[in-house]
Amino acid sequence: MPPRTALKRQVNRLPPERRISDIMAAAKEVFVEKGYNDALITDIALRAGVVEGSIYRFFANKRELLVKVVEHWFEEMLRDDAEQFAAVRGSWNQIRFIIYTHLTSIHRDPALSRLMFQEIRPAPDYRGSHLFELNRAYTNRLVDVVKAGIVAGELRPESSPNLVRDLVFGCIEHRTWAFLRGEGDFDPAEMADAITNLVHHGLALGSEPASPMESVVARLETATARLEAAAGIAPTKPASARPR
Amino acid sequence: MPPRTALKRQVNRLPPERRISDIMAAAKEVFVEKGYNDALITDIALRAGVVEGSIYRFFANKRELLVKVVEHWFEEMLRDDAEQFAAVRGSWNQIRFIIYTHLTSIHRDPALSRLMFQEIRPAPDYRGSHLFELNRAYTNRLVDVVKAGIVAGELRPESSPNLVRDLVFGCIEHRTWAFLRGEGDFDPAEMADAITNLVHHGLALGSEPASPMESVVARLETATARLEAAAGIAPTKPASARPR
DNA sequence: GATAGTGATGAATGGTATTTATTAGTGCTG
DNA sequence: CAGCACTAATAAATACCATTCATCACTATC
Repeated sequence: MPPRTALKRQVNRLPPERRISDIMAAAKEVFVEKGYNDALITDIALRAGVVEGSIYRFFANKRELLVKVVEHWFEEMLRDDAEQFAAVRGSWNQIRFIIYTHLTSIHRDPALSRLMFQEIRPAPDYRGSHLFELNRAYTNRLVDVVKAGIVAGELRPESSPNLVRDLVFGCIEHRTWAFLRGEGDFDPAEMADAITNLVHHGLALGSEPASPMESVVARLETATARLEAAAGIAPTKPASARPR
Repeated sequence: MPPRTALKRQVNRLPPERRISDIMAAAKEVFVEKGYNDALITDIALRAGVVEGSIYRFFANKRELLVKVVEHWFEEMLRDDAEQFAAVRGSWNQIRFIIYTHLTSIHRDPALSRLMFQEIRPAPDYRGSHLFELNRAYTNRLVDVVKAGIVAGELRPESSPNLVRDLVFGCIEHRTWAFLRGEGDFDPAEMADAITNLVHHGLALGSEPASPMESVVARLETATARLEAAAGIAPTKPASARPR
């Protein structure tokens, strides 16, 4: 006589929102632990307390599940960052803040960052996806800062804000790949300072090394005009080559 | 009576090098057309004129085949670049050359570049692989240029050569992702100029777009001294502030 | 307390990398 | 040059998963 529980299948009904959030929580765990390819639907189902088939009631396929998980994480992150950012003043500080918070996200959630970089962004339908829009909003803060900095006369007007965006986010990614592969660690604050300084020096209109030169020029141009007039001589011809 | 050819299986023996290069050529084609995941061993075998099982005689698995294909491409590329690079002089030109050739490779072989960025580099065993060494050699040329530039007094001594490397290669990748996804096109020469200028301004102690300035200064300093002496007047005092 | 509607199940399906048992050339040896 | 051993090459078998589907069990409604 076989036990009834073995014959009768257990069914556990729950409101859809709950089911969805259970599945997403389980999926997040598994994706983080195993990466996209090695994550098994079976495993996700097990942890969510459902059976494989049930996942397909809420998500079209494994990839959509991944996208939803990453979207959720990203939205949360954006919410947290946005309010703090509003308080920061000055282009250097704002750039530094954006770099720092981005580095902090990567440092806190390396696996999710990786999924974003490796699985989501390269997909052919990425442009046109919600995550693309979210990410655009995220990175556009930097573009806006640069534009504002140019208008305010703090940053070089020739610098392309979009290129600066790629410079900053690309640099961050490139520099954190080793960490994302699980090799070693990094200090977000320290790295943020280094990157900000390097980038900012490429942007600064009147800071460190350019400004002394400019004031020298201003002084010399004035003096020359004054003296050439006073002496009544012809203007000095351009220097043929930089001496050295 | 069944025809004998249908019963007897065809076997075509070839020297191993030939087989290997046939398989690698076929694999390259398929990986480029379909990407890693959608590339089928069956398809590769078909195009190479062998049967699936034969591929496993020469390559441990699909991933090793991918790695070998990308390695081959990368080595070829390195050989081509190296000789040209040796002829370039001056840090701005050298940086520009490195950026330009890298952009050109991406522009010429987007699919292979993508495989490198998306499939190879994120792998946990990447560090320690031959491709890692090749890539290090490739990017180290930039590091060396920056170091040399600092020693020669052309570049700011505070700038970290390694950070500059990440800035440059990261920027290039970030900016070319849309192209790698098949969206639109870009002009390597134009982009190389833009990136080089942006980066170099963050590095330049006193060259390129700064260089006109330097020659002006040289001319003015000379003229001033000459004129002030001739006119017998006191040296002009430093400009108080930049007019604007 | 029957019944329609639907959430949930778990077994089946299909596709694909990888393994393996078998076969067909090839070159060596006596 | 016939037999033999060796190995390249084959094709079928295996294993592993995402995805689908026929069926079942709960719930609300009458």
